[in-house]
Amino acid sequence: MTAESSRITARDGVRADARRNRERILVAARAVFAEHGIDAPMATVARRAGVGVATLYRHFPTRDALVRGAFAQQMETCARALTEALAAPDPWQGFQQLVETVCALQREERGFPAAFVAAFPESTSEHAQSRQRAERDLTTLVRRAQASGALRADFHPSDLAVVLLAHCGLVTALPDDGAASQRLVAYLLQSFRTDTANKPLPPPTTLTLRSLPIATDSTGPSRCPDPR
Amino acid sequence: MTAESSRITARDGVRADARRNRERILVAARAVFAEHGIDAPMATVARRAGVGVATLYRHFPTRDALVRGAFAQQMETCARALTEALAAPDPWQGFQQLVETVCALQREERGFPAAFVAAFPESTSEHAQSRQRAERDLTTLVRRAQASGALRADFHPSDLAVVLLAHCGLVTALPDDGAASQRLVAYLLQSFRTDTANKPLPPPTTLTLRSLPIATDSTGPSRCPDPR
DNA sequence: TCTTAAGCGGACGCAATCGTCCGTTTGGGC
DNA sequence: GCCCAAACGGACGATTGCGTCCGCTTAAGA
Repeated sequence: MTAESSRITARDGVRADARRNRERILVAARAVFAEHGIDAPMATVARRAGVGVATLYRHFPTRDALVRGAFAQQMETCARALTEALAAPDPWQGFQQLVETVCALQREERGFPAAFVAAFPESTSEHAQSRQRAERDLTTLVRRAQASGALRADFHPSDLAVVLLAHCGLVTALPDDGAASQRLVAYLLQSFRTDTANKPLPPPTTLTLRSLPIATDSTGPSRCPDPR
Repeated sequence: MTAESSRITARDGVRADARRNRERILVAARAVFAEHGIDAPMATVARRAGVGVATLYRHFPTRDALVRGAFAQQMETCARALTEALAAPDPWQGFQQLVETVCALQREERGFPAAFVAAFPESTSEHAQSRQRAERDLTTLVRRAQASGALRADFHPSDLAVVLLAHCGLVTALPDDGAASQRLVAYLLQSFRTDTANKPLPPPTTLTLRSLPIATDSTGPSRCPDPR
């Protein structure tokens, strides 16, 4: 989105320590969000970053701003993936790549899924238009894949949201090695194709129904009593 | 599970008002959990039930106990669905029915999905064995469906957990009319069949990517500022 | 009706998190 | 090296949720 976020060089009228702290905070936020979910206390992020709470709040006035800042890079990766998908020679390949890339991102960067879901309703001025563009591109991608005959005709662009949200839920619920996630993606992609040739799936989860490390709240791997 | 919960008759050594309050609390809990997620304050449940907090805690010492109590009926329905699925004449039909029943339950009883996920790791004495039995039955169901030739051979019983958790995530993220949920279930069921005849799907979600009423936390439909 | 113990409810103490205020430190221009 | 505005950090008051304690109420048996 905004290209400035990668300008870590110098002259932008911001003092060096401020810029340094901002980066530290973002790194810390990603780590903490991954460990305890995006509802983790702001103070925890601050401590992890080695800064005071006031500094944290100065850079990111709300938790929302922090979350958005922390995962801006991932969001950008998603946008890039979409562009690349549209550029792919084979429409189906592009479609598949997009789904797999975004899902891989969701499963690798813990905390991102929650942020991803939480970010949906946001209708900020700038983001609104980029979202609109994304939506248009997605529709194009779908139509192209359908025209090529590989994607079933009754697939609806909104189904992509369904897939992404369901996948979010899955990886949020069980932060395992990703076997379950890959399994789900493979199943879904197969059902989207017109010629479902029952291609081989990634190996199933080894987990039994009991032995799932799941917590009540958002992302945290377990009810840990605050490791302060 | 425990059959006593449905014994609302009389003689069980419990005073009438106590029994009445217990029921009121359960009703209130389901309502509140549906509205604000299972992390809603205990006091809110108490107020809704028209009882004091102490009474709430007396009946359900922990939030976990309350959640379990509130959705015991739904859990039982799940168990019954499994039994019925095994009794179905056509193995595939049974398999399909099970998935659809459980998913329908998840989408209809708001708050239940979160409870469902949260309940997984629990290894209580009594529940442990009933879970084990459920697991065995599920495996049987899968094997039978595979033997009949309708269910793909590489389907693994753990895939059922994958489906259920993903579906939980979806309905939790967007508490809409259920179109998305039905869509997902249909896609998945199709990819599980050996002869994927591209049968018609339920209609797609009408939602666009922006316009999703999603909150950061568990189940609540929106960031509502406490309607106390 | 009387008795009594089970049941009730709200006030209270405790803990966690939020977000701000304000005195102190420091980067970087001169 | 000096200066000052920008940046920092921690203490603090406010808010919210938890779970218990204790005096009052009431169901139900005699």
